[in-house]
Amino acid sequence: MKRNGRPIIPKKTIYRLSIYLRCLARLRENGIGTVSSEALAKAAGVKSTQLRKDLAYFGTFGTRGLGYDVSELSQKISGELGTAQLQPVVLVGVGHLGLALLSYRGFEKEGFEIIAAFDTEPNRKREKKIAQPILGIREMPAFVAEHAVKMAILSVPVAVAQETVNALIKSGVMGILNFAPIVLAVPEDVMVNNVNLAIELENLSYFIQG
Amino acid sequence: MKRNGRPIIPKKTIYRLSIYLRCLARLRENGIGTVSSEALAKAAGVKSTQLRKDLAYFGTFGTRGLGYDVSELSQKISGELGTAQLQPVVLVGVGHLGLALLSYRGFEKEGFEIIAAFDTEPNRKREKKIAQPILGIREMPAFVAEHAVKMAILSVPVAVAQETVNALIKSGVMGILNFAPIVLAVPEDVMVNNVNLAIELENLSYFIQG
DNA sequence: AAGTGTTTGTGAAATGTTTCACAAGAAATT
DNA sequence: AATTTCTTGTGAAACATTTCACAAACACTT
Ligand SMILES: NC(=O)c1ccc[n+]([C@@H]2O[C@H](COP(=O)([O-])OP(=O)(O)OC[C@H]3O[C@@H](n4cnc5c(N)ncnc54)[C@H](O)[C@@H]3O)[C@@H](O)[C@H]2O)c1
Ligand SMILES: NC(=O)c1ccc[n+]([C@@H]2O[C@H](COP(=O)([O-])OP(=O)(O)OC[C@H]3O[C@@H](n4cnc5c(N)ncnc54)[C@H](O)[C@@H]3O)[C@@H](O)[C@H]2O)c1
Repeated sequence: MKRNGRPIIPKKTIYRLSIYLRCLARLRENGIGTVSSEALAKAAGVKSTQLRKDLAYFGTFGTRGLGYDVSELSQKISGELGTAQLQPVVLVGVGHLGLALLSYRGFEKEGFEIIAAFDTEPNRKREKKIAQPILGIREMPAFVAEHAVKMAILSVPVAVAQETVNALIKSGVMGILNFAPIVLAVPEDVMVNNVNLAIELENLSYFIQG
Repeated sequence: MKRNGRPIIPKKTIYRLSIYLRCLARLRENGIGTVSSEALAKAAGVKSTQLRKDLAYFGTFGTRGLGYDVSELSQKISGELGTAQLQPVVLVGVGHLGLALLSYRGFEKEGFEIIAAFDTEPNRKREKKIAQPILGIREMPAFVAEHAVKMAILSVPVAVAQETVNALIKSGVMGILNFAPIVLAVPEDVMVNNVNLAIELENLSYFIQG
């Protein structure tokens, strides 16, 4: 199926590309140069036909009888996902959760950098020493515009989540990773990914009881 | 579609039930007694036909011309999801992230209680005062078995995630909420829900660039 | 250089999910 | 009591995703 030249790619395929990318990174660390769809699929926890179908949306870069070049495939997937170069991200709401995220050193490796955080109380004493600047929420619009930030992590209380997101969008943010347990209203061209831990637990609860 | 008496319910339907439940909770807080599929669907960010189809998997509890009774529907959904009574959960790995999760007071309201946490260094000085006991990882098997814990939150480093999950499963855990960015290998009857923030960001990255 | 074995890429089929269209049931109104 | 209005519940259709089955392409061996 196609629309304006490019095939329409299932959302789940995009998620799986990220998983493949991580599996490929491990292979590369172990000095492995080529991998078959069978082996990579197993590492990723999917069927090999699905992996091949997923990759086929973007072109053909395997070698029949041999498999895929690990480096080449990594690069290709990175390029498609838009993480080939480091993406600037801001975080809003430096509380319990925000602080944990800020002190996580794993994002850089994956192509993202939290370049600043914003809070209504930027100067409140916090337990941890953080590398990134914590600024007042009023400085957010100018900062986001100036640094052309397109993505934000939202870890503010539920009560202010919608207004905060409105402000972020107004400043030019197009993608939001939301931790507040609320359905945010956003324009069509803005994307929200929700991380709701209670829902994940509830989901587990359902499937383990049935 | 049916298998052994009960209809097969789409995975996504289960996720949406959780969302409906939260919207219903808000309605109840606002003293609203009945709600139409149209209104509830809007609050949940889905189409009303989808909401009705989702509910239809479990029976028929609406009143035509009127809508659904908020309390009754809440109870019914809670019952289906298995969160009608408080579920005990344990957390393994009390680091940056684990500590943030432990100090979060939102889970009880949603039907879950983290009753204990485990770490290789339970006595390390931590910044926050936590209500739950932090125990040595060696005490985990006995504790989990004794309290019939079926769900665990995993926030240990990647390097020890697989062995930790093996131990949890051995002790009787059936559902795991995993924060370590790795594909865990588990038996068929055990369920893993992964929360991978880098993948969520990557996903945003793809959709906002295209 | 020919033959053998392996693995990709891909239409077609199967399966799964969402949306449509509308009959049927209940409340509200006259 | 009859009529109108509203809203649910549900087969059928449309759409989306996964799996199957196998031809085509390449590597490796002899
Ligand atoms: N902590 C967790 O483990 C956890 C788990 C699931 C969901 N959540 C959700 O994540 C969000 C944050 O949780 P938390 O535990 O870190 O809460 P928190 O109260 O510790 O932190 C919230 C932070 O947001 C800041 N803030 C408040 N209003 C603001 C505004 N208008 N603009 C900018 N900053 C503002 C506060 O100063 C505070 O630092 C909440 O919506 C919560 O429901 C948290
Ligand atoms: N912090 C974040 O924001 C964040 C974001 C995304 C993913 N993650 C992932 O979550 C996990 C935890 O991250 P973190 O930042 O809290 O790490 P952390 O190093 O701060 O915490 C890990 C904790 O696990 C404990 N631990 C180590 N081995 C253990 C074992 N065998 N049994 C029990 N406990 C053990 C350590 O003592 C430590 O307290 C990691 O896998 C990380 O990749 C974290």
